[in-house]
Amino acid sequence: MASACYAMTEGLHVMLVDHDEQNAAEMVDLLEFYGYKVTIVGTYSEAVSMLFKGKKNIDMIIISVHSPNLDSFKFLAQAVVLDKILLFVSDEYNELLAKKALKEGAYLFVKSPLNEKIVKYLWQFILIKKIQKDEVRKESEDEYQMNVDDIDKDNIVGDNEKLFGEKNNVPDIEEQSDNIHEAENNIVSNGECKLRRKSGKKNSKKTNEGESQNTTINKVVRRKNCTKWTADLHAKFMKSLELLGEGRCYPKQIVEVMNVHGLTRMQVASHLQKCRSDNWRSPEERKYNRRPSSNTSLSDSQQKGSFRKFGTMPHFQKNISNQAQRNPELTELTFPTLHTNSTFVSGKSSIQEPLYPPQFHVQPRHLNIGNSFNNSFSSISYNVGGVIQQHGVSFETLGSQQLQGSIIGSTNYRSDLTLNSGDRHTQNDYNLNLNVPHGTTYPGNTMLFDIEHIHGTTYSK
DNA sequence: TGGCGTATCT
DNA sequence: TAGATACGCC
Repeated sequence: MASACYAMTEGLHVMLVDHDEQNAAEMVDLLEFYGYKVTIVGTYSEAVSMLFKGKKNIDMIIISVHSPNLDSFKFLAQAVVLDKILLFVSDEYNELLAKKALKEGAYLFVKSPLNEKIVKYLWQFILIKKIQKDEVRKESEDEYQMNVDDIDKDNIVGDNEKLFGEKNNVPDIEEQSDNIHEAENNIVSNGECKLRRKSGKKNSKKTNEGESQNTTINKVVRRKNCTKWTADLHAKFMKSLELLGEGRCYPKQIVEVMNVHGLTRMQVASHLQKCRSDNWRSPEERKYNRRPSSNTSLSDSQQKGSFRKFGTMPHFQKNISNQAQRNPELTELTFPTLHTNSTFVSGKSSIQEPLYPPQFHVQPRHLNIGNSFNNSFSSISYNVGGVIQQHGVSFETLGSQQLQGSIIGSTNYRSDLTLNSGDRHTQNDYNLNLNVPHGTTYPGNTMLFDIEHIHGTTYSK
């Protein structure tokens, strides 16, 4: 019986994406039987919309695919970018498909119908992720505290109560986190923006006159450390725009999709403004290639005066073509070329050569610990992905301890653990590959698939 | 009230 | 010029 697990699944929210109502109903029954709260969504667009709105706190997404196609993998990529645990359940099974799904960031690829023996233990993925997030948060808070201590030591700003306005009084964790990442490579403090004395002209608008006399003279606004929009960071920004799509490029969404620790909505909004007003060139590119004096590269919003376009994104190829038509001179400008390794190479651009080719590569398992700026789209991550092939070898000879030992003992990132490497084509066989990052440990030292139970459990309560 | 885009500041 | 902040609008 599975009763021991119900406490763990209680309150966990699963989004089931399946356009087949009957199939979805069966899966919902199964999931609810094991205590998961389920939201059924019929289409990818609906699912994406729901995820981006963020009104429901989804712990896990199960995408039920009846004929895997580009859309399903596109949705997978979006879910991964939003840092969701995603299970790929497919009518069709083959190793290539499974590998592709895992490579794109799925945690598990299984052949439908979803097996209750797997459902029973899905909560473990969620728990692992939660623990890792808590660790990251704790780490950030610790570093934040260290920063606060440093500020106090330096006596730079003195008593916050006296010097700061209400809003700036106690910076929240997010606002402080740029300090946290000062040491990180992608966001770099240039040291010039740390403290600024505000002119007070505008600031006095929101204070009464008596206050303004004092505050405009004495108020030192602690200006945030400048965020350096490096090529990598900008590339990530552009990828996010690409994923979000036209009309959905709002700063808040971008921040979420970028998933860069410490990066704030305001910073993204500011960058977005710059990009919109500077033809979507990367900061690096702007540096090496000044904008021509003509106003041909003004953004739409600038050209159209007060007309506000919300959530707009660049039209890569189209953008150039249109502008080139308007002003052939632009075709001689240099544009950055985005490569899959997220580095920019300047080169001559032509009409045929797109500005920021809209190719994106979403690295799987992007819950970052440590240097998130460097690794958000690189390989350091802390999820567990796996393949359970339902035509493999039987589990029963391997106990959980053996599995546990293998996982903990794994020292290579994404080392594959294959259980029972015998004949994988006999009925009722399973092959479990777990992708485990270097040095990861799991709660209670276990990432537990209770294999005996999986093998032996019947679907009953 | 929060989030957006734009204007302005440093 | 880049990035942060102010501000009005929705």
